[in-house]
Amino acid sequence: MTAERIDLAAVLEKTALLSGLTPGELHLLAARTVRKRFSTGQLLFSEGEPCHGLHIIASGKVRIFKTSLSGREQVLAVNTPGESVAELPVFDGGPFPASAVAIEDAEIAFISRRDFQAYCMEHPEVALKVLATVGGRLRRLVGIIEELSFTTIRQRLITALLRLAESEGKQTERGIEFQLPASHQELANQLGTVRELISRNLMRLQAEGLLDVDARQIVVTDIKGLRALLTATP
Amino acid sequence: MTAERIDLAAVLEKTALLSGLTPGELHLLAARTVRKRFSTGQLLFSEGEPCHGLHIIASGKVRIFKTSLSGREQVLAVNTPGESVAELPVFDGGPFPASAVAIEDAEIAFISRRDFQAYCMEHPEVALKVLATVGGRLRRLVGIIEELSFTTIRQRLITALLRLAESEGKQTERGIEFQLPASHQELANQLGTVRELISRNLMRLQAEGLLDVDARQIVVTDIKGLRALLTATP
DNA sequence: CGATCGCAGCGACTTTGGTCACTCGCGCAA
DNA sequence: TTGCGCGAGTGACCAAAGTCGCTGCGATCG
Repeated sequence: MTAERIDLAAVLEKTALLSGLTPGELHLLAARTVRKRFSTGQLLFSEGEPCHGLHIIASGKVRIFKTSLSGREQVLAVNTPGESVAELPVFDGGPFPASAVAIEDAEIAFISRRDFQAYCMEHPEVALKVLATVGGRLRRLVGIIEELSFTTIRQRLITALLRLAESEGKQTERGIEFQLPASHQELANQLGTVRELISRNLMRLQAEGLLDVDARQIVVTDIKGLRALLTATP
Repeated sequence: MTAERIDLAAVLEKTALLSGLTPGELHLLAARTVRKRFSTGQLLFSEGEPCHGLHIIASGKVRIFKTSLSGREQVLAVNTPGESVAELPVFDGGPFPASAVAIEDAEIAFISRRDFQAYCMEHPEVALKVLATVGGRLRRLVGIIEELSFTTIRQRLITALLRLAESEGKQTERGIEFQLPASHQELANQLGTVRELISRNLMRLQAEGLLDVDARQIVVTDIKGLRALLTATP
């Protein structure tokens, strides 16, 4: 039990939201924290449910998404350890605006609304940190809106590929190599489209000689050409 | 000069962000406030600029929007007196994520970042109010994302018409009458599309006998049928 | 009074996105 | 080994969105 508490304090310490607090303060907060476990595929909460507290990811990954009546999905964010989820309904008192699901087995530190609000009243600097965090979230949402309303799926895919090439790619003699981090279906959800279009557009890029596709293995052979497609308006 | 200060305090009092403060506190804040005037069409700020403070609308209307390279526009919000603009870059220190323009002559109360942040540190409850406000903004953005990725322009137009019918419509013997609040171009921007599609879809709805269009004058003759189109998936 | 300008209507066309329906290949368990 | 399920590739087809180019109307300004 004690071990668990200490562990939690370690997690809390690493969250951007709470960085800069003294160990004493962290323990105070950790004492009010409940640990929850979710296995892959399990829902943390669903859109429309009332929100009872703040979730902080200790381990695993969580996808935040909206679902349409027809079953289509739009991913709003994928959050990783140290990040918090659903900061805002904690404060405005409304229901969750989207659903959350664990896409890897996840441990979540949960702090009730009351406790966290009270804590913010006592520690205004935490409230400001929360504001900064929410700010980042808002920027990402605006980015999604920008993508959805100004770009084609082809461009979104290229952007995603470039991002992956930068973060995970390895330079080899054939070009920059990396693996797609998820199935085409998952990638499609994140780009707000369907599996087939991912397939087709990858094929098209391959036909244009910009990259080689072998199942999930991607080799970018002409990264400049790829970048050029983003600025031009073809 | 004094008159101006008092006037500002009155404005501040009405903003959701600051409601519940004592008159003394309001005057303190008003003393640190700069008043700015913008005429119709004038930019308050542009996307990417650094943010120096909080804008509170005293009068007029302000449109927040993103622009694409090709000149398309996507409206993120239209704000009216008593609302604040760009709360979040004030706190996360980043640049404005979007541009703002006055769509009616507007008076803006401006509070510098430093002053407002300091004020929030002293008055944590204001920080919580800001969080609640930002929460509302975030919800609206999620709503826009939902619209953009799940609905057709036709459905978005119908939603917009129903909203207008409810808020501004007058029941007459012909049906519910109201005027479009802006040009087709402006409406198109808000729905994330182009003028022609507004035109076409209005025509189509008229052909289907759900409403009558005469330039900007709209008469909804079959509001039930209109609503039905939203739930069905044609 | 005509010239000009901004807004709107509208038809023809292209592009993009999405659906359907299939096939293939791989891995795994019965 | 066989059968099954799942992810992936793909072609045919369709609907929605967007583009282009023109017409026409009404207000405003020389």
